[in-house]
Amino acid sequence: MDSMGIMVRKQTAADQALRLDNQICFAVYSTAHAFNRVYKPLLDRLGLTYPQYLVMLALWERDDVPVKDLGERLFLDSGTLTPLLKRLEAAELIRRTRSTEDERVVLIALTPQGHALREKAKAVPQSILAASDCTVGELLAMKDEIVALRDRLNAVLEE
Amino acid sequence: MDSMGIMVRKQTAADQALRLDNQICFAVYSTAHAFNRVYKPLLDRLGLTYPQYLVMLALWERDDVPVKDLGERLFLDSGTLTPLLKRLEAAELIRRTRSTEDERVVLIALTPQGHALREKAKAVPQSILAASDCTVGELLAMKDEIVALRDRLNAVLEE
DNA sequence: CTCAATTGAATTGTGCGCAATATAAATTAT
DNA sequence: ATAATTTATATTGCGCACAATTCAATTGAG
Repeated sequence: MDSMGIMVRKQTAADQALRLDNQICFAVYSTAHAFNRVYKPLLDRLGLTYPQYLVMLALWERDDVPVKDLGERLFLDSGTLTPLLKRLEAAELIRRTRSTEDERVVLIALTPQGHALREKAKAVPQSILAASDCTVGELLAMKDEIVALRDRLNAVLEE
Repeated sequence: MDSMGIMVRKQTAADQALRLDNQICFAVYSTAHAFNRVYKPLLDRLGLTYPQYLVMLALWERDDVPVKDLGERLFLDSGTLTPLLKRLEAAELIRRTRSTEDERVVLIALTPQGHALREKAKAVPQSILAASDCTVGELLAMKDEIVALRDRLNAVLEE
């Protein structure tokens, strides 16, 4: 009966690992969607989707950068960024220009409207903080843990 | 000069809030993508995408359930689930049948192949644990924090 | 200098994710 | 019993995400 007892415990451990509620990946996945839904009404007022908002955040920190640079900062590739950037260009928030030094490079620069939108965006983090119902300190601590996890996962992907 | 000094500090706080590196939402967003990329090669062997894997996890816990039930457990709506479930049906992992009691309801049940896939899936959480380079305890603690955050965000959405 | 290899962006195709709408079945209110 | 409302699923359309491919520009090896 001992061997059977052991088998039962082993099976239980494997079963537990496959439970949705025990998966940190599902926790992260479903939280990302929850954030997206909380952001939506706020970003609608800015005329941005959530990924577009991330691109704008990156550009407000540093613009006049190649698509590649943006992709590295956001962990996105050209297949995602090219059409997204074309939509931001159509909205006249950015300009896309070929670099003269290296014709392969497309430089992304903010337009005056793109810069101006930053003022309206300043209200957003405050609203999110309120929705999260956490202190800034708690959120920053969690953020650091999650980023550390992300970086370890990304490290595995680079072999 | 005092009023100016205060203004500068206020601006700095708002600027900090808009920095990509300070946004927990971006941490969660980019970690979700990192998970997706780590899962991809593992799930390719099972013939599943990551969202399909989540659906299978849910069904392995309890099947013969309405689409609605699945949607509530995964925080997804019919617009996402209907086509995804049709693909799982085409792969013969599930069956979709109208309930006889309530014709509006579509019940999702696992096929024998769908049940069988669970055995192959048991290796997955182990690989993810290794990639995350954390102890089980650390991951579970983080998971609980993230889930708590998700639930607070979702609570705001229900007013 | 030349040609192969590499690089940066764009394109194509598939699969989410969700808002908005549609439709049919069930519930309720009168 | 009939009409109005609600519920469960499906459909359409748009915008990511990403793998795979293409193409032009640049770099590098001989």
